[in-house]
Amino acid sequence: MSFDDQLPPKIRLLRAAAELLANSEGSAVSTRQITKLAGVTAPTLYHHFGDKEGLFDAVVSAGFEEYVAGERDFAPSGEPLEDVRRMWDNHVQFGLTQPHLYLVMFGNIRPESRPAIVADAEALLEEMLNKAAIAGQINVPPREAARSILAANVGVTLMLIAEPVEERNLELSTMTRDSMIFAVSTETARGAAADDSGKSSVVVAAIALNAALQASHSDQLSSSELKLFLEWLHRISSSS
Amino acid sequence: MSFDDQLPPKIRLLRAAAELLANSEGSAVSTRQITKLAGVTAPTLYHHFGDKEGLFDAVVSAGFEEYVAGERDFAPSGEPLEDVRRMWDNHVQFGLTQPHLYLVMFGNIRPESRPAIVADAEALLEEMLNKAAIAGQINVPPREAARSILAANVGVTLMLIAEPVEERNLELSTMTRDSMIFAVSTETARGAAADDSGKSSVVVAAIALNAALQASHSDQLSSSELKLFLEWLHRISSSS
DNA sequence: TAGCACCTATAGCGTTGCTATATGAAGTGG
DNA sequence: CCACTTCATATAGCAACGCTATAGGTGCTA
Repeated sequence: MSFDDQLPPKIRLLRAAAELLANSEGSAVSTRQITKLAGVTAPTLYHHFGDKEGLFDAVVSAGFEEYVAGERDFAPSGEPLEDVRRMWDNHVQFGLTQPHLYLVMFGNIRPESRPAIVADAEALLEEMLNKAAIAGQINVPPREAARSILAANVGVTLMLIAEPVEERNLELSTMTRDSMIFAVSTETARGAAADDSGKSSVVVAAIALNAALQASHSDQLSSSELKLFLEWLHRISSSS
Repeated sequence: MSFDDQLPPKIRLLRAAAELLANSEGSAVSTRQITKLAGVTAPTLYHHFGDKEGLFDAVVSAGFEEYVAGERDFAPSGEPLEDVRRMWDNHVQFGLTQPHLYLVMFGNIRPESRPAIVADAEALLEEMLNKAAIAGQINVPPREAARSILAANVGVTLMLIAEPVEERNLELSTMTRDSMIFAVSTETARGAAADDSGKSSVVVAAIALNAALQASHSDQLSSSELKLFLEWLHRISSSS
């Protein structure tokens, strides 16, 4: 019944919930199962976690630490987009090795209530994409790119989880991954910024933007705005 | 209470379930609600549909007809990939206008049991992509392309459903859609992009500069200047 | 020792999906 | 016309669910 009588109930609840979530094959996990395995009664659960979802969120946070650790642990390769690729793979891997945990984290969709985890995963991706943006490697704002890539990543992972194990084809993942990354990347040498992507900085980007703006009159700013904008740009680009 | 006393109970149950699914805002739909609205008692439901999921499946079959009708109805434009684009949009639209029905169809993920609907939707997409393949417009086998695109499509739709209505940004959809379609297509849209490479490089440079500025707090501009500068930058970088 | 905050248990509420059993209606063969 | 089966619906209730009002126990500080 109760396992680990030494530990405080809060932790026993967390472990029991995690264990049941990991081992439950398909069927749902009830609070009674959890409290019984933890050797605790119902009110204890609600005292510590508010409600069932609160407990699951807490379990997920722990699982998410693991997930994030996987996302962060590998040393940055210096190639941000390569790192994004690895984050994608890590995401899928996490979903396939811990499908039930993953489903609680990402699969528990209801209208107008998105899992707290999604925002975190999005932030992680955005952070990495920001590096790519600084290096002039993407042609979309990092936030939008992150949202888009994450949506596809989740979609692929859910698809793979839903498939029978023997039919799972990871090529679905790699293909979709590369499609998404390629689509937001400047990889195929489009602009000046992409040329000196290696040594990018505020200055390089400013110079590139300066050149690009003067080459093609953007109609996003009025002429007076543009004048001031260019002056600031000049100030920034001549700062080194 | 009971609505439509004339019709046979089986149909009343279907209609009641469909109506409740469509109107229930967030919360789950219980068999008691359904049977009450249908003016029928519980055993009737189980006699006709086996269990709750059987009833939902039946409702979904009907909803799916509607969905498929939407997918098929527009005349082929002669541009298969354009049709794929419309199928994507139709898919998202269906998900957003009937979120609960959609969640029953696509969101009810459990390990190794995929909703029957997914296979049908995949087949529909594949059919269209096959036309594109015949026209030499894609560089990936239609089946794999369909799976990949559908996964992203579902992921995006689930993301959008999970977001608060006022925050929903359909650009997430169009962006992901175009990324996926472009990635499988042989169309050299990148070359086409090079035509207005001036604007395009402005956007790239602006995105890079934006990211770089926020990463390294440049002291070349005062905070008020920087604020305005960033706003202009945003305006430029979010111009299509 | 008194008081207080924190933690846990007893017991039970209301709701859920589902069913054992019985009743009514409709057709069929003698 | 009457049994007899078959189908469809209702009565009543079970076990499990998430959750909670209330109270008792525990350890700390005054």
